[in-house]
Amino acid sequence: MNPLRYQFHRASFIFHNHSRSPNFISSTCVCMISTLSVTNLIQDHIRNGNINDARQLFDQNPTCDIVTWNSMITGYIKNNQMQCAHNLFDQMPVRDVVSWNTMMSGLNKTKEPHKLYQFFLQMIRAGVIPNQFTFSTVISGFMNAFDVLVPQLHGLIVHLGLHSNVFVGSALMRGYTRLKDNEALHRVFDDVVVKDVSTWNALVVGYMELGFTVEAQVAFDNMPEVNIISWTTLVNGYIKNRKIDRARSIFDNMPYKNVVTWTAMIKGYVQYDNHIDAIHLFILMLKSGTGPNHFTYSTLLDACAGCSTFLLGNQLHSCILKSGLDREVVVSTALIDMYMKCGDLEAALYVFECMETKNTVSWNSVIGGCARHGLANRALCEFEKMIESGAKPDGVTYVNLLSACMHGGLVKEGERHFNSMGVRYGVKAEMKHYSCMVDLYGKSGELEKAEKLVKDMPFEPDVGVWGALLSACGLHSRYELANGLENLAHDYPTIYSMLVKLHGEKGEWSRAVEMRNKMMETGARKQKAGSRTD
DNA sequence: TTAGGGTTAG
Repeated sequence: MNPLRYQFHRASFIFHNHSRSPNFISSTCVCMISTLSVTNLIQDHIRNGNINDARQLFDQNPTCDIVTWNSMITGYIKNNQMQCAHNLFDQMPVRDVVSWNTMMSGLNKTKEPHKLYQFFLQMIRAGVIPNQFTFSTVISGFMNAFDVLVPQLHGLIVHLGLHSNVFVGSALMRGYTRLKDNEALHRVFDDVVVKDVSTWNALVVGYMELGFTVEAQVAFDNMPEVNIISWTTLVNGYIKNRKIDRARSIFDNMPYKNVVTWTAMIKGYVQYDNHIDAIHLFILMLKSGTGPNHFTYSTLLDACAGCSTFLLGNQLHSCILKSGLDREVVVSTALIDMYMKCGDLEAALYVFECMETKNTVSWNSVIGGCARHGLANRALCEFEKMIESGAKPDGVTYVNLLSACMHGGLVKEGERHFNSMGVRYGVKAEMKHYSCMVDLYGKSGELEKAEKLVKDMPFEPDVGVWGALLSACGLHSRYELANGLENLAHDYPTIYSMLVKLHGEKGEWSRAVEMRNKMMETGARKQKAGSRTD
């Protein structure tokens, strides 16, 4: 701690523990007035975004009170300087509930649920009583990582009498939605005494997420007031529940629309592979005078990738460059994916090279694109560069990498990466990774290794894994192994289809017909052909 | 001095 600041706090301590003479009180009043004006000045600097000026004033005034300390921390958080906020928090001689809440709101903003959890525990251990601000921040920050704590926090909230707070209520409703607890969702809604539009929106979101579209619509119809977020929530809810026509009908009849609403509806079409309607709607959006943002462009590029419309994708690229939105990592990544899927590898790699900041998803797009274009060694090379850049690989990186090895017949490389993914990077091998490895072994003729891997898998293989093994049997005429898989076909009727093909290839027509009949008995149908299976 | 809703890429 700054020595001057330390001396002030020591003096302050002595003052509070001794009898106060009139002169001392009078000088303290002057001190308080000046502290107040310094606090106001510091807060003004923060409001105006002058964090350095605020800090300078703060350092020059060792008499700053806890409100000023908290304001400085808020300033750093608003300025995205979490480390500075943390340093100041550590230096505080005394911390109150606001100090803790402010730090936790910063950790919520930077999406660090584990650190947030540690802060919350430390705060409780320090004997600080959480308030309504604490719970609304903590519940929101725990989302996804510690959903299981929601009912426990709810208990604490009721104990402290904070359950009727409108912010706490909204946070709890979202927590219970995550936990798929419809009853608790409604109970919390009822507990909020003075509901606002956000409370009602949280109810509509909750019902929609849980699949109760009728209840969501009733809630929407009963809302005392609706805003554009309520409308967008409703449209989005119907999209998530696969009621795209209903969503469109509401969308068309909305009293007002903005870029978020348009993007949500466009995304709805893309989500269900209706790329043409998505593009038509985008044109209507432009005609309406609403300008696209980076969310819209990413969605549209996904539509272009979905139906391989290189021309439109290329035109969108020009618009993106004009708007300066190419600096958005999501937009650039969507561009890479679009070019890769439209067959222009060069353009994809060029966009990638131009990117100032790359994240795991961007690297995955390039590695996956190279793999799909048959450039196995390039994919492996990009992976090495990814590691050198400090980006952390995830499950998708390894699916792409193993798939590159599979296309290139690189068994040794595939084995090396498969064996090191958990140890080196903490990426747990999932079904899709086993599926890739079985495919890799299978296509390379190493059926024994493929079979052993399937037997040693830590979970039950799915139809993808069995399918990979079976197709390898066909490729390398290993009929005895394929026949051994027949007993699995009852659970995975697709296997019958593969066995029909296999026996047909071998000329065993009676067995082929037998498999076909069994397939018909199970009601299995041949999958409709298509370039996308997701 | 501290808190909450709708749209994005692999």
